[in-house]
Amino acid sequence: MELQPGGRRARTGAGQAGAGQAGVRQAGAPLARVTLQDVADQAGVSLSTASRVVNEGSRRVGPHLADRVTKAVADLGYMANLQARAVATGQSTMMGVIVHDIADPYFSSIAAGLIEVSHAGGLLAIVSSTAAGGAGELEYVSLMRAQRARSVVLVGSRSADTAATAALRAEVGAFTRDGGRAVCVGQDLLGIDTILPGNAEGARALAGALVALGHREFAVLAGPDGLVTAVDRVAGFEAGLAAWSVSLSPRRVIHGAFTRDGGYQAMSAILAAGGTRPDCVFAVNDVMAVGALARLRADGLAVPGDIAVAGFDDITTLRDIYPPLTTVRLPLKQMGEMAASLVLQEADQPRVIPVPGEVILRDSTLPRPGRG
Amino acid sequence: MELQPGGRRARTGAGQAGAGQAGVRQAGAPLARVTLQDVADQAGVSLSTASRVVNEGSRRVGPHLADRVTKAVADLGYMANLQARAVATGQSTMMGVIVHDIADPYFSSIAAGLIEVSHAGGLLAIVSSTAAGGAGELEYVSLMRAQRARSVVLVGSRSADTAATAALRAEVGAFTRDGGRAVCVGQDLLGIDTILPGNAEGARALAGALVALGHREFAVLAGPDGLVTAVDRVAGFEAGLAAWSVSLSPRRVIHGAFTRDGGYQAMSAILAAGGTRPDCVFAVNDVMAVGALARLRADGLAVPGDIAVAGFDDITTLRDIYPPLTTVRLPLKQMGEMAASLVLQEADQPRVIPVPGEVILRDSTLPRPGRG
DNA sequence: CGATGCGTGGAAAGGGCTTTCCCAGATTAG
DNA sequence: CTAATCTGGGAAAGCCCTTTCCACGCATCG
Repeated sequence: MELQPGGRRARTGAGQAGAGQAGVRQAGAPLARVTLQDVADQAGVSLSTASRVVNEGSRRVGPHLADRVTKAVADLGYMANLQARAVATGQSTMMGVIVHDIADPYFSSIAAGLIEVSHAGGLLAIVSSTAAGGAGELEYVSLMRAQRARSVVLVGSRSADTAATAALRAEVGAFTRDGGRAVCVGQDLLGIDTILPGNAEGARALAGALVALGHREFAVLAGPDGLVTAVDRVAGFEAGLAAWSVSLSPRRVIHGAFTRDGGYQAMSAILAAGGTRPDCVFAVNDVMAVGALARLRADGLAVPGDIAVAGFDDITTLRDIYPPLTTVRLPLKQMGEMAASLVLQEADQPRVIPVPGEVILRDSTLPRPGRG
Repeated sequence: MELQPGGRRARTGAGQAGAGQAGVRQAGAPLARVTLQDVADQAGVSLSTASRVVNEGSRRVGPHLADRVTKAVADLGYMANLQARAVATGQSTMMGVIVHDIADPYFSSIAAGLIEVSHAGGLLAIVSSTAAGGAGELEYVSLMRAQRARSVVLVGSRSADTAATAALRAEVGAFTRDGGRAVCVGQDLLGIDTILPGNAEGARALAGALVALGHREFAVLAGPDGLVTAVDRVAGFEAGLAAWSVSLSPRRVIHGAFTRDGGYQAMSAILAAGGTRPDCVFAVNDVMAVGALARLRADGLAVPGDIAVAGFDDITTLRDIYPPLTTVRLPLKQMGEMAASLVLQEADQPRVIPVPGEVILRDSTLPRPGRG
């Protein structure tokens, strides 16, 4: 059963069980890797003819020979070597998907949509998970270039570090110049097709809604300040408050990781800061909001009784938490699907597709009694 | 900037901007896809020498020529074609990861561990998401065989349908016979290396713990009856109850999808069944438990006051839900890491690595007053 | 000092496929 | 009835690499 490394191995000829068939197999019958040449030999036709039958459509082959080839393929359990095909045609069907953290529901939802549509479109998704903002994205784009992937999708916030973004942009440029398609789900900073979630607008609308509910003293769990998504959401929220003449002290904007623990710690910092407790806390994503809720519960504070909490994203898995979380819904899975569509359509020049967020008011921000 | 399809294109020779460098690029300078031959030409050495320099270690090359090649690589922005290399060497670095639903945190956690370790081991993960139990897994294994992937990891419950499992086993057999490594995270039904979560044992221990807390009238939200994982968890739970002489009516075992909605509906069915309401509901995974909690809340039933709820998996994102959910913890990310390790180590014969679950008691199953 | 050995370079033979080119036979047109 | 066009088949040239295999120059050695 061991693989013989080099050289030509003896064929076992006909009479092998077809692959994919359930059933008995003689142990100890070494099965060499079967190539198209083997199929051609077995069918008694030339390599070219065999190739034409396998790639139906390239040119017609007489039904007689075609049948012989088809049978040989089945008998031998032949399976085309896609790598070799890719080399020969210069075309691959791979689509690289680069996300910041596949275990984060934000990314896995987008990835799910992406995988589904791209697979339907005949592309094979390669999902890579890499920390945000680091050199990982650049490395992966470069790897995709080496793999001659047909396309690459960068999912997640761009970095606020302009040098890093420029380097990534250059690498992506090299990729597209080699004929690949590149799409980003995030911000339009790479000069490629972009799915642009309405982070600022959504946060702005949320701020308005919260003010309308009677909240006045806000705090923000702001996420990493190196990520444009976080920055945009905070800025949008501030703008929304300003539009209603509600002020937000910079001391009440606490940065932290885009994670549950990041939210927990930022919430701690706000509680520890002293002064009057805020009415309402805006966590720039749902996962951080969950951390904040945990922190508040640890202090015995009721939500929304003592303090209101809002998030962003409307993560599916968190739609049933208690108290139900006010948030801004992004159609994550659809965003992945849209990105895949962009990949599949060629376009002359970069398109930017905005995706609006929708404010979803739930119990975690019930109106402040006596005000709203 | 368009890709010229066939034929040999004129080289722009030296003086091109190195790829990967940030900075200016002349628009309209068409950059042909640069091959190793171009590098060799530019450096004035043979193809073989260039290859040897690029694959450092294969054989020594004099420093003088080596430097020339290195410079040519940089100047031209050369990037090896990994597909061609794979064809030439017969070795690829791809690892196929097949999960049931990447948007499900159970799978995305495992995938995260898998991706991390495999990338560190020099493998490129290809994540495919496909519905459980269907023909998707089989198709994907076959695709991985066509891609000449080095290994494939099947994550998720095996199907209870023995015919489907046999077919999959045959396809996996074809894959390993071609020299690939196959690993399963689930049940040991494919004759390959397996990470085996202690589903039955964990559920059994959980049952014991719940009985010890004073619960007596149980119901089970049982998951799909076509998946071995669900079946095992239910069977383990029943066995645990039996060990404590607590009976469970089959009418109280309701099947449903492994999703939030599946849990919600199964819970509905139990509430609608009439008769005495159960003390405690065991949902075979956390996601279903969340659905059950939502359903109970919709009826105004308090957890654990009116009814206790337990889940399985200890999904990270759900560790902060309220009330905190009693569950059986599986080290999901580690399971992914272990699977990747199995992939990386060759082994003579299939290994089966059991992973015990740990019962985590939280508030959702607080003791029944006056009994426990 | 001729016979070994080694270190280094290149030519060439793969690896498994697609696709161009060419050719013989079968149709059709004029 | 010949010329012009299809057809379907095969040989062979590519695709972009890696890895023999071979050749050459030079230091070693008895």
